[in-house]
Parts: sequence; structure tokens; C-alpha cells
Amino acid sequence: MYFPTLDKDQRRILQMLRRSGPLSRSALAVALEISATALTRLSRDLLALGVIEELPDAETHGRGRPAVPLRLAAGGGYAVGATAHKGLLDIALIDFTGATIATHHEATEPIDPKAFARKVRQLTHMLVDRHGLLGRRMLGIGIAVPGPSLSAADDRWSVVDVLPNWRNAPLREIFSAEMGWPLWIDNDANAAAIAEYYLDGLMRDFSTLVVLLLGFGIGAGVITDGRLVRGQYGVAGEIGCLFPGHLPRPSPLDLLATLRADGCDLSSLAEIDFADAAQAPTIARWLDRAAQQLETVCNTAFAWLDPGAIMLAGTLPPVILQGLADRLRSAELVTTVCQRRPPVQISGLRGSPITLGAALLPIHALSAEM
Amino acid sequence: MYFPTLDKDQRRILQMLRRSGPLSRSALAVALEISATALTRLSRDLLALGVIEELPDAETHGRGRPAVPLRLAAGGGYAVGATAHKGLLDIALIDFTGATIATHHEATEPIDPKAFARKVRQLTHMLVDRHGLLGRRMLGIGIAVPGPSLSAADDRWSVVDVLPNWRNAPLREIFSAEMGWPLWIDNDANAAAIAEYYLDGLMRDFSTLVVLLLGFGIGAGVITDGRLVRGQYGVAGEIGCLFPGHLPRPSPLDLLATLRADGCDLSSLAEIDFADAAQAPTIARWLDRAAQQLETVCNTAFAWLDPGAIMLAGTLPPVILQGLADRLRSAELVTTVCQRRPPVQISGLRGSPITLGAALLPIHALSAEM
DNA sequence: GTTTTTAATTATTGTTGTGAAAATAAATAA
DNA sequence: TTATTTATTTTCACAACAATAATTAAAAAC
Repeated sequence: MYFPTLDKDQRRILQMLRRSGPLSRSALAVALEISATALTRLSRDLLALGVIEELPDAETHGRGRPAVPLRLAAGGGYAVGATAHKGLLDIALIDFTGATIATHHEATEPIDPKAFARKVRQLTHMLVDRHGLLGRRMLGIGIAVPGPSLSAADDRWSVVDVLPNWRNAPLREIFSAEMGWPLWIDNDANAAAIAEYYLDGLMRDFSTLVVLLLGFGIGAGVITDGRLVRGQYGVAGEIGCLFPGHLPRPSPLDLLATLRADGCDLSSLAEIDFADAAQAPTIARWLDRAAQQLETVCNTAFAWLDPGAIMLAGTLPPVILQGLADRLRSAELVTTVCQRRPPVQISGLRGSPITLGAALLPIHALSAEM
Repeated sequence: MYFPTLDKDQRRILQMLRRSGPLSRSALAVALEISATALTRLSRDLLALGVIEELPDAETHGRGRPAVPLRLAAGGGYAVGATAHKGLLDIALIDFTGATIATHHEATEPIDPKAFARKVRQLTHMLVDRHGLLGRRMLGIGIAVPGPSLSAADDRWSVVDVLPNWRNAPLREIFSAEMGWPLWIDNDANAAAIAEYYLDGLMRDFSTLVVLLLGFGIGAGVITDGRLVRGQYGVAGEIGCLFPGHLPRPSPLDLLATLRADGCDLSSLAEIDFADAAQAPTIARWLDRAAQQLETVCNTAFAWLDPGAIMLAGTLPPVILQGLADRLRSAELVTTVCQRRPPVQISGLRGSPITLGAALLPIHALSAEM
């Protein structure tokens, strides 16, 4: 099931449909400044590939032949995303439009890359089978790795060391050997940025975007002009290095630890409850401190990158993220530029932005303008 | 004298020659993965346009027909750059290779954009005449503006208010009306970044770059993957907002003020002398403070952008910039990422990077990959 | 001198993509 | 019904382009 490389105009059509929703051929021709002739030809090819489809129930709009809107076709293919956390394996199946077909979480022993790859392959087969995707086009698999890359080429990674034998391993080689599919590997924060961009509606309004990922550590993904910013050596967005090593960082684990230190007997993040009078004061205090720690991050993201949005994402409960965002928005952060201030928002995604973003990596690579 | 839009491969050839210096057709064909046939055609067109030329004195390298290296042709055209500072008008003429043909500085009354444009036009005519460029191809003019743009389109700018009637004026319209040439307008720090990239050899080694411009205020220009980063609303790199408004910023004026406050009777930056025992302690103290203020800027640039180089540029004497760079390099800045630390260097350009960068704007637009 | 080697160019041929204009399709308006 | 309008497709002539192979150029090796 070979997927041909799409040319520039085909990619422009796909990104336009992703951004703007269904559009007729003539509307696309006008918007992209392509002749109607060319658009007929390009869309014929994309229809034949199955990546777009005609919208059946198009209402007419005055006289003249009614336009037939085109849209991305869910049947254009599916992609798989996977993440290795400490003790947890997370996998997602999405279709060509980016919609989630299935997700699966599984507790695992700490495993090495090869065992991880084998597990992901098995789970993929299981999910593909269960959802009747056999014979449909597999676009590829994206793996989100916690930690920065060690080189501009994405073959070796400085993975946080809770994962055994991951650091500095030739991940591309190992994963490729175990799974025959087209493969993309990227940093977890970059994956989250892709997910926010594609799935949280940010692509419609913005071309520049920062995603702060509060996870085991703290990382960021940056998109400017629709492209991921990787930097000279692939470590752009590694903002963990801005936090002094000896102080606690604003992370889910830190919140949990803070609550426990204050005598709240919680076993997991799921039990965090702002409405619980026993927890509320501690949470509020933690939020104040965490927001203060994040102020510099938001300020500098704003100053350096001028993002259309700074998204807070991570495994913290939405209430907590919202509390952070509120504090960051209302703080007198910086001397403003043109009356603007850091546009902090929280992720509206359901599901892990990391894993969904990983699954989007193949789709991004195949259909985004290069 | 019409300059045609160059296609992708022609631009790739030009950028390759800019980066690597003279290369034969066959070397170019190999490096760019273009067939020798195609390269003959492309180079024929570029030769006919006059933007490249054959190197006459090519020494041979073993047997076989000797290769004829191609290089950028100085005669490919000239471009003009201009900057308006407070009380000073700065203009530069460069050729297609980026080499400086002439520069001119002139003290002026504070002038409005229209008077500025008229003056620039007159000076350009004068310099063109003086250097025998009449009839040569004028590629366009770049204007570097101190201050961020007010919109993603580059028509209105939030110019620092020492320039009368500049802020929020439709600069593109005004300049275009006065000068018929193709026109580019950009922020002064962005222009400086372009100059460092093209003229200071950074293009050879890096694709990602940060330039800190210590001028009247403090600004930064960012290049990632060979492209200027402008941000969602055109204010990326406006790092002035990271400095509290009530404290002095590390700028030439501040150094001068500090020296005067310590009893050194200097009238201009040119009189600053590190070797002067009366000044040295004050300068050292200022350097310590300024470096400390810049630490955060360097840290965050490093964390967010992972630049191949962080260049210090501005009107401060090289010794002073070097003192800053040394301090910034030796400071325990951050938790390192992969044993790397902010790669601070000082500009090696002779001449104002702002004005040279402004002049490079037309060349960048015409010959960089888009 | 002749051969060999590498560089560059020129036919030659086939592919690809393009826009203009004409043709067709499907609706509304008269 | 027929005319009109808008959307889409087809036809067709043409330009751009690339790859192969053949050709020419200029040097060193023999």
C-alpha cells in the first residue's frame, strides 16, 4: 500500500481543507490561486488516492450548477501514535482527518526499546483488527520520546533515564527492524504541539504556536509558520534547563508530592479535587508558586517567538491547568508589546496530546507543505 | 531593468554558492542532486542574468577536463540599505555577492519618513553616480526600522518615538511613492540577523541563529532553518519587554551614562577606552552588571531556539562586546542540555550590521529559498 | 602524438504540468 | 418550457523539464 509523495499544490489543497473545512473545487481554485482546470486534475488524483471525498449533501446557494464541496476523507488512511511513559504504554489510532479511531493505555514493566516496539506492533495489529482497518492504508507510525534528541538526525535520543536502555540507543534502527511501517520519531513536546495545531483548532487562526507540556519534566514544542522549530541541534524548546535543578518544577508529580506533604493522602492525580476543602488551600498555594515559576517561561516565549497562543497541556486535571492559565494571564507579566500579552490558554484536547501528536506525525509529514 | 523571479533550483544554486564559495557545475550537480544537463541549463540562465560568473583562474586537479568554478557575480546587481537612527542617517550600497561598495553616514535633523525617503533617494543617486553603477541592475532597497511592526504585513511600524511622525505611518506607501525601487522594510534586529547570517560566515555552519542587538534599545533577530522568525504578529524577538522598565538596560547610552556618573568626561562612545585606568573599573563593573542582565536573555534564547550561535552586535566597541561575551560564556548559566551552553560570540562585521542587513533584504528575498 | 579521463554541452525524446477555450452539468429564473 | 447562471470537466496546444546518450573540450598519462 504505497503512498505517493504529494506535490506542492496537492499539499496546499489538503492543508486548506484541514484548516477551513469542506470547500468546493471552485472555492479552492480561488483561494489557492490555481486555475479551475488544474484544480480538477489535482482533485481527481486526490480523490483517486482516497484522501479527499465529495460531500454528498451539499445544499445549493442560488442559481447555477451547485458546487460540490470536497473534504478530507477519513478513509484516506490511518496512522498510529505511541508513547512510552514510565510504567505506561499509550497508543492511538487516528484516521486521515485526524479523528481518533481508538486509543489504548496499558501498564507495563519498564521496557527497553525493542520490547516496546514489539508491544506496539502487537497492539497495533490488535486495534487494526478490532476496528476493521485491515486492508486500509497504513500511513505510518509516530513515536513520541520523552527527552531531547541527541542529534539533528532523529536517530538517537537523550531519553529521561526512567526508561531502561533508551538513552542513546539507535531508536530508528530498532523500531524500523521491529515494525515495517514508515516511521517518525519526535520529542513528546513537539508531538503535543502538532496535536494542538491540528486537532485543537489552532491551525485555523494561527501559524505560530507554543505548547508547554507539564509532564514528568517540563518541555515545550514550538511551531512557527506551520513548521516545527527544532533548532540547530534538535533541542529547541528544552525549557527544563531554565529551572534550577535543586527546586521542584511545576509538574503533576510535584503537585502530588506537595499535597502529600500537606497531609492529603492521595495515591494518584485522578483523586485531586479542587472542591475538596482539605486539598483546596494546598492546591491554591501550589498554583501560585507554579504560576510564578512559569511566568518567566511565558514571558520569554512571548518575547522570543510572538506566538498566537501559548497552550498549557499535560496530565494535570483541566481545573489545575485552568488555574495556572488564569494566574498567568492576570499577572503583570512584562512590559507589553503593542498592548499584547502572552496569550495563555489550556489545551481543549480529549486524549493525550502527546500520543495523538505522535499519530499525526505521519499525516503531517505527508500532507503539510514542506 | 527587470529582475525575473528565480525558480527553486536557481535559488538553491545561488545559496549554495553563497554558502560554499565557488563550485564547478559538476560539483553543484552532485551537491544539489540535479542532473548535469539541468545544471547546464540553469547556470546558462544565471550567467545570462549576470548573477553568476565563471572563475577565470581555475587550477586543475588531476587529469581530465578541468572544472570551471562558478561564483556569485558582483555585477549581478546592487542593493541599497538605509537606517534612520536618532540624528543619523546611515546608508550602504552592496553588490550581489554582499560585498560593500560604499557606505555613507550623515548627521540629520530629526526627519519624518517622507523627508527621510527623499534624502535616501538623493544619497542613492549620488553614490550610484560616484561608483559608476548607472545602468547596472538595481535590485531594490531595504529600510531597517527601529521598533517592532504593528502588523504581520510590513506596512506600519511602532517606531521608537525619537523619530517624528514615524510611528504608525504607512511607511511602505510613503517610501514607495518617493523611491520607485522594489522595497523591503524590516525591523533593525532582523536586518542585523540577516547581515550576520550572510556576511559573518554563519550561513556556512548554521541554519539557526540569534542576534542580540544592543542599540538604542535592545532587540533580537532570529533565524531558524534559514528563515527569519517574525511570529504571529511580527514582534518575535522584541526582547526589550523582558527588561523591567525602571532599570537601566545594557545599551551604549547606558554605558556612557554610567561612565559619566563616575566622573569620566566622555562625549561619545568613540572615547571609551578599556586601557584607560580612569575608565577601566567603571567599565568592568558595567560589564558585570550588563552581563548579568543579559544572562536570562541568553539562557532563554538557548532554551527556546537552540541557536548555532548567539551573536552580540551593536554600536558598542568590540572590546566591550567581547567583555560581555566572555562573561556570558563563563557564567554558570543554566542546567546544560547535552553538555551544550549558549554559544555566545561577537559580531565580526565591519560596518553597521543593521544597514548592511537592510541592503541584504532585497538580495535575500530574490535569492533565498522560499 | 595518442589515449585516457573528467567536465560540460547538445540533441533527442518523453514526461509533466499548464491555461484558454469549448463543452457539459445542474441548478434557478422567466 | 427555455434562457441564464454557475460549477466542473474535457480538449488541445504548448511550455518546462528531465534523462539518456552522444558530442565536444581540455587537461594529464603514456
